[in-house]
Amino acid sequence: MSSVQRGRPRSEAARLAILTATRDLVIERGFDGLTVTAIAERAGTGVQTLYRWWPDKAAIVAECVLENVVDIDLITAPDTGDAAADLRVWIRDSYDRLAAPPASALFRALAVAAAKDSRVSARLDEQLGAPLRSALTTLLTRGIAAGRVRSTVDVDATADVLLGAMMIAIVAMQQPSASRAEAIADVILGGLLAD
Amino acid sequence: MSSVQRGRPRSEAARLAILTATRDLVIERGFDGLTVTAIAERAGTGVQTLYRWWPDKAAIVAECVLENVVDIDLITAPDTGDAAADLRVWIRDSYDRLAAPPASALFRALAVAAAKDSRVSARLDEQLGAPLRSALTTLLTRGIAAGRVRSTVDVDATADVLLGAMMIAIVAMQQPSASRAEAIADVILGGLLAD
Amino acid sequence: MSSVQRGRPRSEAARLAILTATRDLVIERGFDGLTVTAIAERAGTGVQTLYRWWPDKAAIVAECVLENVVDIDLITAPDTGDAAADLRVWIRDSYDRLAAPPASALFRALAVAAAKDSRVSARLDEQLGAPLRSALTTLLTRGIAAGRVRSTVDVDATADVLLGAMMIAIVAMQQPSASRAEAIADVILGGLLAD
Amino acid sequence: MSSVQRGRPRSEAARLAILTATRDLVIERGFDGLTVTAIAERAGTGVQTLYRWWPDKAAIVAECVLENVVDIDLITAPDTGDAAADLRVWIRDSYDRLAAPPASALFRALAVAAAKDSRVSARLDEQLGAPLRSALTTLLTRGIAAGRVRSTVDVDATADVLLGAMMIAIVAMQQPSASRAEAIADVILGGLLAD
DNA sequence: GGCTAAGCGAGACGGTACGTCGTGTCTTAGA
DNA sequence: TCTAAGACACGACGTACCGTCTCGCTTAGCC
Repeated sequence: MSSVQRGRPRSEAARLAILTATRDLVIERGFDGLTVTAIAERAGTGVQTLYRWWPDKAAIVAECVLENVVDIDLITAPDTGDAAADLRVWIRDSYDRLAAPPASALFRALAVAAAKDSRVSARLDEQLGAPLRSALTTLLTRGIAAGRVRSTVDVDATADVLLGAMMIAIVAMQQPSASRAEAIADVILGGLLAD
Repeated sequence: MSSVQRGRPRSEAARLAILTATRDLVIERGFDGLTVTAIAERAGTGVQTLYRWWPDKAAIVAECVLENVVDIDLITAPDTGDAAADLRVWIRDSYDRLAAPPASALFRALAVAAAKDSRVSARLDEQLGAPLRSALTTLLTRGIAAGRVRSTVDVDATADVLLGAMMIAIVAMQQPSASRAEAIADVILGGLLAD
Repeated sequence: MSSVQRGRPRSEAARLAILTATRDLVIERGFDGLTVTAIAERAGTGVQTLYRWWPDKAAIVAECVLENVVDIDLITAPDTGDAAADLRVWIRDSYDRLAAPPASALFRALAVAAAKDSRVSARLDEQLGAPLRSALTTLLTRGIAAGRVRSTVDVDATADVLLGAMMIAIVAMQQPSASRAEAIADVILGGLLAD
Repeated sequence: MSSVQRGRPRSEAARLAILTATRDLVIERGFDGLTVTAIAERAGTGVQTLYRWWPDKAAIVAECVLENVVDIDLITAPDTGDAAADLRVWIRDSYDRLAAPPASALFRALAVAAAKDSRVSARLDEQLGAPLRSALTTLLTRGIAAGRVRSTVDVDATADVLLGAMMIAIVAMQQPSASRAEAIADVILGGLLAD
């Protein structure tokens, strides 16, 4: 299918240097303080190398963040046998890891990029939203089978609520605390209504 | 204290034209496609008139959006006597009005502005977050009194969850549907766990 | 005819600073070592101000050189009564002043610009060639009337020969010497053929 | 002394293709519109092959032009017995062939290359200037011997005047005409002064 | 009516980032 | 060892936008 390899191959070193530089600069200065020239300088590459492989700054940030955040495979659901506890733990862990520094700074930049650029938005959904929904589906299915979770629950709506809670913490630059994580898990798990 | 009014008074017509032009342009092109020059041109004013009354572009967008979005006094909580129904209706309405076009486009721009300017962020919290929290507090207090809402509910966490759900819809540029609004209200009200 | 003056008027200071900076930089580094950014920096202006008033680097150099070179109104023909002597003096003077530093460096840059850009070439002809031809016409006409100059002489061809001799000295970066100026005047005045 | 020839031999086809492509592109687009990548593409070679055999773009242009222009052995002086006529014919011919298209475009590019690169400048003098001066010396010497040329004539000054006249035509992108060639020959041969 | 003060539309200004282009070097696979 | 292909570092280019400035003019209150 693929024709023979011709010409100098893409430099993996440059690719990594660019993503690393982007990560550091995003943490230091945020998405708007970020400059393609600054990325290239810190990465020790030319600007053109950035534009050869990514269409713009937003795409670099998207790739950088989604690689760094999602690599911490916090997405996989625990399975201790207690479906309700698994759910609570997973919600709390996801919240903690996404909403706490330094991931929060990266995620904040990604949110800005997504708000500006619908391609980033789509990619965010594919590479973060989808895995989260998938893990959540697993947990909810398991919980429903065990009779611990309401069978009428809507997975997508739940994922929105969960991701949204994180996003608010991240965008508002709240210091995430254990109690806030707990409270959010409480709300999502237990709802507002009395039994 | 304030000296007598001297010189030519501020043109209210210009002020309105600027805010209107900003709203239209934000909807057409988003925060990043927005240009101070374009605002001035469409409003039929000079650029300086913008900077005489607002510190920068973000502030104009903030004022424009918060006036347009919040003035639709969707914040006030309904009071039909049925606390649980009031809560559900209010959640659904808030979601619909903030997350659906054209408000979603305005709100998305505001989110970007807030992410890059902490003054906008503070103002967003004061003029949108606080009223929402306040209305939610009213509704929850009323619900707890009526025994329909769990007394252990955390208002701030709930507000985060609710606002976050909207934010996700806005940033992800989802087309919000009635069923999604309903599902989100379900999750927030009922939680995930079986009774 | 001209409508009322609107908006901030063009800054004459900036214009002069740009032309001065260009002149200095051309002398220092030549046409190719010249950078629009460097011009702007030394002039203390923004790059955009250059592009607002000139289409490109070549045009700036053209204006700068033609203002600096032609202002030295060496173009005016002397009139001592002795037409042949006037002609010789004028040829030698023109050669000396155009081919000697620092004018030679400016003129060399202009030659490069003209070779690259036909608009500069046209302008060079209008603003330097034409006045030279005009002065030469005066001198030749006077000389013919006095019976000192051949009546069949072609002014344009003579101007080409004269300007060309200068240009060669300039482009080849010859050190112009009095004897070379004299020799060239000899050739042009006396021709090659024996009487 | 020289070791045995090892490895793949230099491709003469590539060399010719490069020079041909350069010539065509110079005529089409001039020195500045010329791109090493474009040369390589049209020649069907890689860029590196250019840089393996020439130090830079200017050198390629120099070689290309000096091969194409000078090979047309217009330099050799005619010898019909009539020294004055020989001189006139040679001046006219030299002017025509150097200043008329397509040679003028090539020569114009060479002038630009020479202005930015002293090696090209030196090579231009060696490969074009020197032969011209040499031919001129022959003609003048012959003419002086025949009593047709003034014995006080300065060869270098004459060469400057002649080359300069061409240069002006080339740089000013004049359409050279037969009458202009004639007129220039007249000026150089006869001078301005009346007998 | 004249005077002073401030707002207004227009648009030039200094500055910064962008994304593109061209040069000359480099690193592949293959001849 | 040369070749075509093409990625690379570097750096100039010309454009876009921001927020400031300077014009002439307008609109008010006060003498």
